[in-house]
Amino acid sequence: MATLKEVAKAAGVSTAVVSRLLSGDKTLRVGAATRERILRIVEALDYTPNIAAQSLRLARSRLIALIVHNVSNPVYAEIVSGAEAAAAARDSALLLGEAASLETGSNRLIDLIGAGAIDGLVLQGAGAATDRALAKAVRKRVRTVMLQVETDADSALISLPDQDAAAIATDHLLALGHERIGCLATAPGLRFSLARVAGWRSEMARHGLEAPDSRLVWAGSDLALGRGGVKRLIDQAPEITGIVACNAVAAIGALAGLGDLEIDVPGEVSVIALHDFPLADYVTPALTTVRMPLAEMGAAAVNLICGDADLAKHHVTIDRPAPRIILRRSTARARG
Amino acid sequence: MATLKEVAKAAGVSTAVVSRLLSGDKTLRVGAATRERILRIVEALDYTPNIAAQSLRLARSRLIALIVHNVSNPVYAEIVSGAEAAAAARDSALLLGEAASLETGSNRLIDLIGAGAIDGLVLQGAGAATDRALAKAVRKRVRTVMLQVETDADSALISLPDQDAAAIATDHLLALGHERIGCLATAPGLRFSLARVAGWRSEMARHGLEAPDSRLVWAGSDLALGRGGVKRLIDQAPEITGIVACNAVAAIGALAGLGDLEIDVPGEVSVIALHDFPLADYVTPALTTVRMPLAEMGAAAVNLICGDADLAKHHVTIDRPAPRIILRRSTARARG
DNA sequence: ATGAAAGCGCTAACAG
DNA sequence: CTGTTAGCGCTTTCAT
Repeated sequence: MATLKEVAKAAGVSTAVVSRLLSGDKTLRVGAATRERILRIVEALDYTPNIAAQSLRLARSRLIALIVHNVSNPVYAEIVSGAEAAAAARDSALLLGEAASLETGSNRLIDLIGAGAIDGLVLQGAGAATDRALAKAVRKRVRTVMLQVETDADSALISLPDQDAAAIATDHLLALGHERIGCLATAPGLRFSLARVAGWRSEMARHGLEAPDSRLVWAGSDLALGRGGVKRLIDQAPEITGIVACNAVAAIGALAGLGDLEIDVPGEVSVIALHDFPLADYVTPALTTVRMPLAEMGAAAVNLICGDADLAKHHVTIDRPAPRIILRRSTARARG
Repeated sequence: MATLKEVAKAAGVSTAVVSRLLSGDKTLRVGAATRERILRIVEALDYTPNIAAQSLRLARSRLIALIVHNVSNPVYAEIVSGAEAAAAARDSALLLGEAASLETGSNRLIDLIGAGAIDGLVLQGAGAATDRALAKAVRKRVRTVMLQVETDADSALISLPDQDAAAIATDHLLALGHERIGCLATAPGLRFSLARVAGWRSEMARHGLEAPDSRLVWAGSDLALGRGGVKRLIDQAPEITGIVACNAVAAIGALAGLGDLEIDVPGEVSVIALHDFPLADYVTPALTTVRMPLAEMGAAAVNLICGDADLAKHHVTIDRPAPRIILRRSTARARG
């Protein structure tokens, strides 16, 4: 592996010239012949700067860490995808961590964070791994942005238009003539969960309709929780004819749960969900959703880190593109 | 950010002692009092070694890069998940790259590879980004392992028991009394695609049945290709009563394609697919699959890199756990 | 039982 | 126009 020194020697110049030439230093004045020669040698020796030395010197690594709950969840995968693309566009690389594997013992990624070896950290909120990473990051003043769940730290918070999206979903059901609408919520206590429920509640209220607690169930964001949750919901509120599901993966679980109960969708109950992903079009009935800018959220997080905005108390909502309904088959006009 | 030097000064010892103490050097003999004092200071100053300096010195980074086509594909997501977990267990961190974002121009991840700044590289085969990464890796002698598709480089190849799995799938259909069985294959020309088709062919042959080219369609690994592919297949071979789909995502597309054609599954045609993921249980009809060790493949790749086996011409097949049928509703006994 | 010092490869300030 | 030099923070050998 060729070093700067070797290149310099071979070209008969000093390392400084080569370094500045290669990094495109404007103030460097070098003869065309010398420049040519150096470049040729760089090529011939297949020289590439040593990254460790470079980041040691520059005190930055162009490495960004992203910690998510679980890549296999299609909703989270889309966030990862957006973040990765943005990182690439910003000429940074993405370190990926999944919550589960970070919980235990020593971990290189957590160490990197703790050592301030990364330029920024993006955390999908809530969870022990997250907290641990966050604690380390805060101590080392690593630029951190939280997705969807705030903390008391100096980190930025990026959220989705949760309340709007839930209102849009509710409104869709309302427009179809439904009046008794339940809400299958995500995990209790989290900012985005509350916002979505608030969207449902306020839209119901705006139409002078009830949104009692009996028509609300806190579930989660996976298939099993959706399946179980919807059964509790139907049990508590058998009168409902429409459901706003706060997470599309859970909604697919809910479709199955309703199937278990022999309730026809959308014949007896309409279901609309927040978030969208390709497979939502391939379940039966195809799931009507409200698409939210997930990839954009991942990208925005990375861009925020790469920018130089002060992250403390910085709170952005990603509203472009705006949430929009993807009309499919799981919602229908209310009967009678 | 505290440095070694600061810790050493505060403890009134040299940096060497602190360094060796912290890295658990067995040959170091320190007085218990000194040791205590140093440790306390490390704690108080919240010292963590500078990673860049460390990797500069040690010439290794405990960073492993993984390049996949697309994290949003649930099959690939599972590979990523397995790799991430293994990396964490090996105290390494995972750099994730998606093919699409690596195609264009300069890219940090590709640079890191080209600079030999990572300890290893795992590549999901076939694609321009892959080739570029590979070329760089080869030049810098980065330990590389290919997933599913071989190259002529000095990299290891990890594959799945593709042929077996396809044979198991075919056999399942055969056992249900199907005799005219088609194959919806993945992208043409790739090792694993060929192996799966070979599994179908050989199992048919073993039972003295035909597997003509008219009953084979090369499609791909996503929803749209599966949907389109199955229509071509039915068009070419309307007589088939069973389909071995070489990829479960494509198979879900195929289910939709068969729906478009108003062909009942499994009433008229049974479908069994290779690979499994949670949502396969939630489509209609729930997809019968042959599960393959995807996460294990990702993990094996990372473990291979972390180990010290010679990777040249190293070819392993991940056969634990062995492929096994997940029986659901998309396959049924042949009529008559 | 502990310290001094040489580098790892690079960049940037300064000096010609 | 180009070279010298002083570190960045760490590990490790060799002295003491």
